[in-house]
Amino acid sequence: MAQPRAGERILRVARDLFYRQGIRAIGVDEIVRRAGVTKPSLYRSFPSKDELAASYLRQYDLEFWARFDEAVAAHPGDPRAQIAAFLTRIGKRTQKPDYRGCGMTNAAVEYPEHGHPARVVSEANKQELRRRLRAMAAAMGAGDADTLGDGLLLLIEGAYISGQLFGAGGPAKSVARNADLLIEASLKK
Amino acid sequence: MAQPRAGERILRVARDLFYRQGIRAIGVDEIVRRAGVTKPSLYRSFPSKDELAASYLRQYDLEFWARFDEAVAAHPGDPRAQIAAFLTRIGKRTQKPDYRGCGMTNAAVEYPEHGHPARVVSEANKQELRRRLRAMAAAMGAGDADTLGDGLLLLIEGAYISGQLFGAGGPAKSVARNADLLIEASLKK
DNA sequence: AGGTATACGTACCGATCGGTAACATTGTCA
DNA sequence: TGACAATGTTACCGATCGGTACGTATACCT
Repeated sequence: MAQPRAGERILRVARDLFYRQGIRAIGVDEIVRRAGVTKPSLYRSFPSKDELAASYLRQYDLEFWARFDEAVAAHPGDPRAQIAAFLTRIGKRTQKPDYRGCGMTNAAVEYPEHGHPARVVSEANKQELRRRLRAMAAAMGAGDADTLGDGLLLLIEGAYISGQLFGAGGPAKSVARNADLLIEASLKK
Repeated sequence: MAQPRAGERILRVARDLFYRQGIRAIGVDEIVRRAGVTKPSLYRSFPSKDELAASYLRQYDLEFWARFDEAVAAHPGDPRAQIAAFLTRIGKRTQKPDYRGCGMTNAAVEYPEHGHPARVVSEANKQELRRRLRAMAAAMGAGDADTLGDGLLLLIEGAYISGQLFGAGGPAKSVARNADLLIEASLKK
């Protein structure tokens, strides 16, 4: 095969379709059709559609932390600037025309059932994000670091959702500004 | 019929199933089965499943504003206390074991397609919520009322999502506290 | 060249999807 | 009683769902 391996093509196409239209909205037939492969190829690389969705999210997880760590690395030792950099970027992304929020968050909404493969990946990602935000809040010297960390998480999740609800010009564009105000207020006390 | 009208029973069951498990996850067969009616009855009361979903959300919209206005009415002329009351209640609800967030928000995530009947209702609700939050922020005398109103919306949406992602003990329980900090910071300048 | 393992395609499975046609039954009210 | 509207019943539609049995082609190694 000159083409990349079937499994990789499938994951690439699935990632795109799942993110843009939702996991439940996309059938395996459409995935294999757009990937130019056949269904048995999908089921040789992935044990089920649910596991394919989980694989999509695991890849999403990697890319998410790459973006996060990029913002962190840009401002060594300055957690407040790290947060600002990360949120500024999120704020910009939410203003793009076909922004669809966070694949992790969306998957958790689509699969409320506890223990679903996709949801497991999503929950783990969010738990880790919460942990890191709280740690950064503590590093900033916040009086109540856990509350500030959680507040930042709420703003971030709100930006993900509002971004896809309101489109360009929506409330998500102010996420960095609001986060900064919240940080300022939390450091003062 | 001794029972309430078929259409009402269907809507009641659909509302429960759609909210808890998601709209795409529930088939019309399950709705009519749980409602103790038959499929033709559903399609005599509702032109399609999508319209049934929209009806569910229109009812949700009514109940949402009832809760909102209740918090408003409890503190006449004091928008800051109104917000606090509303958010305190949201924060409590998110800590309940099988909390599933906001039906409006979830529907918008499930149906990204622009113009879908369910999404239309959801978007209208969120636009109005944004309008009112900004108005309340202005009434508080915030320097940048639109930014504060949007910040409150981000916190609220974040609470809806985090509530169903993290369950009890999650970040959503701090939504009222963080909103108050944000308001405080926004009034100072 | 031949063997072998791996990858792929054709064709199909039963179940469920949203939705409907045709007709029987019921309660209400004139 | 008779007409009407609402609900019930049964059976069905084509399309799509996730998933698989089974035969074929290709690449590599000896």
